[in-house]
Amino acid sequence: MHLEEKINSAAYAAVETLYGEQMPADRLTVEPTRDNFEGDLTITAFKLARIAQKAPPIIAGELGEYLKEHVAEIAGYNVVKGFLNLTISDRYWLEVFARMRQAGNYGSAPSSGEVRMVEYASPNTNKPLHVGHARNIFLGHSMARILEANGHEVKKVQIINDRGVHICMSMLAWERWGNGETPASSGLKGDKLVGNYYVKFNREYTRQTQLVLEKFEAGNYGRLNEEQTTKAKALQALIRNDEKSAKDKNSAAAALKDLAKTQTDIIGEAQAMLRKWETNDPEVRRLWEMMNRWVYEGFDATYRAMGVDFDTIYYESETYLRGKEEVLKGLEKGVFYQKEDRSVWADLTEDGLDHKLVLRGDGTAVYMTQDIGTAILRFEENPGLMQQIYTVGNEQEYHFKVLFLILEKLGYKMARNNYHLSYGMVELPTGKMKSREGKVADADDLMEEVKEAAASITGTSGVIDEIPEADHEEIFRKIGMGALKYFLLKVDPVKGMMFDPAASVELVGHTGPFIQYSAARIRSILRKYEEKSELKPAENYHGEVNASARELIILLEQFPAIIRESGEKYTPSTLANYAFYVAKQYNRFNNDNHVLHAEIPELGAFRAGLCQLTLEVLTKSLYLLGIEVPERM
RNA sequence: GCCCCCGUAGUUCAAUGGAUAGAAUAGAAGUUUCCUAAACUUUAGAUCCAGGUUCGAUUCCUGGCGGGGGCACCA
Repeated sequence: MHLEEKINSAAYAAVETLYGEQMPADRLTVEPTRDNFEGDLTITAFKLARIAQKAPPIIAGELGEYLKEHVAEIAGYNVVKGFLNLTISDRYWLEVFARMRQAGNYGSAPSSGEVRMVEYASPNTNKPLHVGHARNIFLGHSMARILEANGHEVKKVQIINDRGVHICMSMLAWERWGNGETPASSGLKGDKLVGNYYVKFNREYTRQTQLVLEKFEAGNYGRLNEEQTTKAKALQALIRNDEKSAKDKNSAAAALKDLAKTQTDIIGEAQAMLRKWETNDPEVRRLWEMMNRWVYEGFDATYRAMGVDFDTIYYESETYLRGKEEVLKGLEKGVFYQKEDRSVWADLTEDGLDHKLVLRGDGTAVYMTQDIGTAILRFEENPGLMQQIYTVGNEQEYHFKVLFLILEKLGYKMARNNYHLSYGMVELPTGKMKSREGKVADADDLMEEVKEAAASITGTSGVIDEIPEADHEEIFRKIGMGALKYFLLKVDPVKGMMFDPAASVELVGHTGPFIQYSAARIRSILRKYEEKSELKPAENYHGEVNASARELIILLEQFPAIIRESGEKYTPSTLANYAFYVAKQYNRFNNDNHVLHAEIPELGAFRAGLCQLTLEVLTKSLYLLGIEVPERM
């Protein structure tokens, strides 16, 4: 039994004995004492004031006296206002320490027998990966590992958005301006090459849109039908009306621009290409397969560099038809309804949501259609799957709320457990990223930059000279990735974040490399300890535990709870911050507790044991964040 | 217009309703005859505003203000 529980039940008994009253089960809490107060554990007595009919400080004193007598581990106590601070005996902390060391796989929970799925990455195939994807990928990958540590069996998946008009944009541009360029001929990574054509397409698209807008301005509405023309004129009037707010004007301008876009030749050609794709036109399909293959090869290289992988990859081109089937089945069952124009809708007004289109009037799939198909396929393919976790940006919150509800209505009760691991946008100091304009922090470039930063800093330290040249590259990579991953994972996912490239390659302060460095130093100490010492780590020590060692032990004891919390809240950031506190506390301990020059051998052994345990916790924490620890750095 | 999320030191981030709101960085001042100074120590600096609930509110509720996002037969 944990000491907290033991103290808790003793406190209940105390209240009954002292005040003759039973109290509700959740009335008392035993928590770690704040740093700046003396003591290890704290009970708040304010809540007992009514029951005891006394002032909180008096209650705290009486409670403290009782607990000190009845709980052997309590060595003393002090009272500040209504707070009862308990000091726990060194012997107890040494027992805790021994227990942690003996636990196999310390921190992890036993198997839950549950299967969960985490989806992440899920890029479009027409643009290279940027820092926003990096946040997504690191989050999902880390979450998968954290759930595993919580005892679940985890399947890592991604869905690749490989069909639709946006793919045709790159294809069309390549056909028109590519001159047969290939990754081999140009030396470009496949995803970069395809991305270039997406940018080229959009450049032309923007140009043509501008021309259409100019025609609108001149009163020439071209192919617009009567309804559209009326709408366009109304928007133009609104934009010219000086009584309207700037915000209204901007949105009117955006609406007019959208209208103009539909009138460009180039988008018409892209849509024609999509129709050919849907009817399996061999030439279009060949081009599509070739360009997609280039992209996949490029993505795979990026994933390898990131150190992430997947158990299963789904392609929308293979699941969207399944989605259509499911929608039609749902229509038969009465889950959906059909409008006159044959479009199919879900009525979610009973659940406080809106009406939602699930199939177009012409029978083609929308985003929702595909997601329904994919989700159902996954439940079928994975018997026992009890949860699907989608790592997707927070702009999709409404979409997933609707998706989960629809799945439930279709009879997939497990969808109730589904979770949208939503995260805020990554912003650059220079402003928003726009992939259509090619203004992004490219993921491959970033990884290269952090590696170079790691190399230049590490190169100046003396340690690197003792390491064989051949291993340098690998060490720089680990450090660079540690910096980048930690930078993106330490922030609570729900928050939008500022990505400052200069800060992300920083190796000091609240960073991944700081933690890695602490671990590397422990390794170095332990190597030397094992050479020199006759005692095994932690052997035969029963003496005092000084303040910095005690605080370290208390922190390490929280590890299993932190893993649990991180999993329950779906936030690697909790774990990331914890790892930093551990490293920080270790460094304090390290500063005034010598291992190799200890006062007596047993004390050295104790400290070496504490080093070992700290290393274990740090290494595992970083592992759960997807970060590796170099042997030396 | 309706809906969702976020507002904490100069900046980037923390804080199950608890005590004197933590870090990092930038600023000031220190610590290497001793295990990796990518470290450690000291110092200065913040809860958007107004109400409410509570013994106690950064946290919960209401209303403002500021920032982001969503309300498509786009994905």
